[in-house]
Amino acid sequence: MIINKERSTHQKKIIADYLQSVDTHPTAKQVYKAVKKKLPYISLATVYRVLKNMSKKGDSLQLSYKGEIHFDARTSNHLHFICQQCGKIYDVFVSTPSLDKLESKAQKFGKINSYKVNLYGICKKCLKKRRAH
Amino acid sequence: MIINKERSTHQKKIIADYLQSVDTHPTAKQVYKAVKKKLPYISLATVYRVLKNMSKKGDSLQLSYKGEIHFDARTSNHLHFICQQCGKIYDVFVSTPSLDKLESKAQKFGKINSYKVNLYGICKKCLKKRRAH
DNA sequence: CTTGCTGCAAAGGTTTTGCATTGTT
DNA sequence: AACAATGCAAAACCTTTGCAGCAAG
Repeated sequence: MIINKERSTHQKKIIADYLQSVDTHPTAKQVYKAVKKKLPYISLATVYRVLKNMSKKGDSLQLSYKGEIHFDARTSNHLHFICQQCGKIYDVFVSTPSLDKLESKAQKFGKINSYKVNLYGICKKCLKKRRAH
Repeated sequence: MIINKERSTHQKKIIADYLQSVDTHPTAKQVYKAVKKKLPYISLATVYRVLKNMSKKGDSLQLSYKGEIHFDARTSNHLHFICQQCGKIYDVFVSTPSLDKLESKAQKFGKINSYKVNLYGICKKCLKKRRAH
């Protein structure tokens, strides 16, 4: 039996901290850009590897929009509001007792592990821009 | 003022027909493969262009999973069950009166156009395979 | 020391785009 | 005849991977 011991590195720490600090959900490239301010020599490959590992361990969620993967370090079940104009993804915290009913109804398809609710629209910032125009 | 008149082509028709006929949600590549049986000389670029146009017009939805875009020609609000093993996406039609409440709660973020509920798990087929193994 | 992790560059995959040609209208 | 749509190939993306060197334990 082989046991891989994970090592704590500067890069991992800064990426995790960054994900915790933001309330939108950046793509790997956005994380890369942000983290580079603190670690100028970090590589994009490392960002991808760290994010992937976080997802595997359950420390982060991957959510997809328009073919790009976004990362979300909050693992509790919550909703997302996705702006169709600027692409930003916001967290929405509301209680969802009714969703448990959905789960039971959809069980005929297989075993359900989790669910995700996305709301699509135009965020306030983009609405303002439109009005200004 | 320039008005672009859309033309109806063989390619568009066959792609639309195909999307209507399936109940999972294929990627562009999968559409390409299927449509090629009827139109052997169609190009992948055309498939991408047609699918993109359909989305723009609202005739189709784009949903993303693991960095790939899947297409769904049903525009009514319904749920998706996504198999985390084989990647197939199934439609789930259940009434969701409770979701309307969510919409109103999330309106502080902006104007909401639509919502999407995804259930993640393992589909029956894959469950069977696992048991057999 | 050992070996997991990183940076770099190259490779792999999906999606988009430029352009000559085709086919609707 | 106009010009939107196509096919082809190249380009532009995003993401993964191989490998030598670095650094955490």
